[in-house]
Amino acid sequence: METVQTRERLLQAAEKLYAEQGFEGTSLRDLTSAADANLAAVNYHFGSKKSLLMEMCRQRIEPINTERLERLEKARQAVDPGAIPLPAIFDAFLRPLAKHAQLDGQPNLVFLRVVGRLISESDEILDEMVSLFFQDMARRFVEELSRTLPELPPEEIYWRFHFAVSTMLGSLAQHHRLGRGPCPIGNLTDIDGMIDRLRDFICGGFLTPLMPSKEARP
Amino acid sequence: METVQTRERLLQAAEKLYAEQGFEGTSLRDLTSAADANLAAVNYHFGSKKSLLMEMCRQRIEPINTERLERLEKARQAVDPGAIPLPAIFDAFLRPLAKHAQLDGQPNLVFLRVVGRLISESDEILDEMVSLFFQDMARRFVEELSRTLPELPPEEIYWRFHFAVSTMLGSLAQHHRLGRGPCPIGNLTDIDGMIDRLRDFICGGFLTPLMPSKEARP
DNA sequence: TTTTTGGTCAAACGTATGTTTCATACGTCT
DNA sequence: AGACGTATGAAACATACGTTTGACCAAAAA
Repeated sequence: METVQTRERLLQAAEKLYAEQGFEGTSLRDLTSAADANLAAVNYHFGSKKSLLMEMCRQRIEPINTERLERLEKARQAVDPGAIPLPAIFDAFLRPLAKHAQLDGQPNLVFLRVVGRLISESDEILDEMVSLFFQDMARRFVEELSRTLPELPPEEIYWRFHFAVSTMLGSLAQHHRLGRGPCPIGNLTDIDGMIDRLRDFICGGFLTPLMPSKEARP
Repeated sequence: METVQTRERLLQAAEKLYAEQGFEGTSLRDLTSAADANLAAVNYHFGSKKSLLMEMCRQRIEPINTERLERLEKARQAVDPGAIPLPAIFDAFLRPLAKHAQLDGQPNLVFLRVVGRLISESDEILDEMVSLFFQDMARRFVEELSRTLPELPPEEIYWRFHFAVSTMLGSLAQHHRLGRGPCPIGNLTDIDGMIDRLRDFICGGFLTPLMPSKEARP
């Protein structure tokens, strides 16, 4: 049996620990212990702690984004030059998360938590990630959303897409908290079921009627 | 002119800096410099860095929660023993954020960002906050949601409330990012306008039809 | 065999952190 | 005036952090 390379073990440990404790909350000493590696290994293989994070995210996000765009393209061709149904757009956006949210072949949300965590840590890092991994793909989705909902002004599309992304990230980051407290939720590992619910919620939000909204504010 | 007490200056500086840099990203030296106070002042007045955070959040959150419950109670009495309209429930939940999101009398989202940031920092702290400031109030809202949407199974109510809270926190935490990138959004300081949009989006999500959802998954 | 290369290791470096200490000043009460 | 509780000040403390160093080792290249 081949021994897993140190580099790979570091990536795996990083994913697990960043999900549990956040980026800044995980020290290189924690990380290298968990990976059965020497403290210097991170800087040797990746150059810095931050580069390890970026590489780990890149390996996860790029396949997800590729599949997102493939699904969106397929949906486009199925209706061209018409409009893609809203649920299909968000299915393309959300479903790849489920497919790639795995650890050791098992459904696992740890990576999604990493992303959720990054939302509030170092703006500097997140800015870099947004422009590297998110911006171009998001533009394509906004384009299709505008075509599907031509009666919505662009600014309204942006707002709702912002809400949709926030819902996705926020609920994924807090998913582990769902079972606790007064809210018994059944199967937390049924990721596809969760994606179904998430997609339906977001579609509902997107289809909410455009209100004058000014007069009825209590 | 009265000199503001050190304790108050620390609370104000904490709110500002935690919003900008997060809790763990703000050192006591940053904080006490910004507050024109001695390094030892935080531990003298609050006991620890964490206690300062808790006290700052308490001062902000408690008035918000009080007003939330007042508004919900008023809405209840207006329809008793009927069901409160969904938008009124979420207006009670969201509108107080706008009223109390102020700094120096000006509309300001910094505190909301603090909460958003805490989502992904130290689980330990957030657990404490949830049970101190959130759990009881959330239960009341879930109760009214169930009464307004009796056809939705409880588990579905929990899921959607989870999504709703995630949308609120996620979009507030990332609000400052809205103007950037390819999505020009107009007035970022119109907090009431944002709350309107947020409420409408969440109501739309909550009212989404209950799907069998199993067969149509691509 | 000798040299080189890629990788691991223990140890140290420099810095930053939250917290504590102790001396000092200021006000209030006896 | 003197004693006392409250607050501030400069400095030190004890860790913890990311990073760097230089020795060591094994296998491939010369």
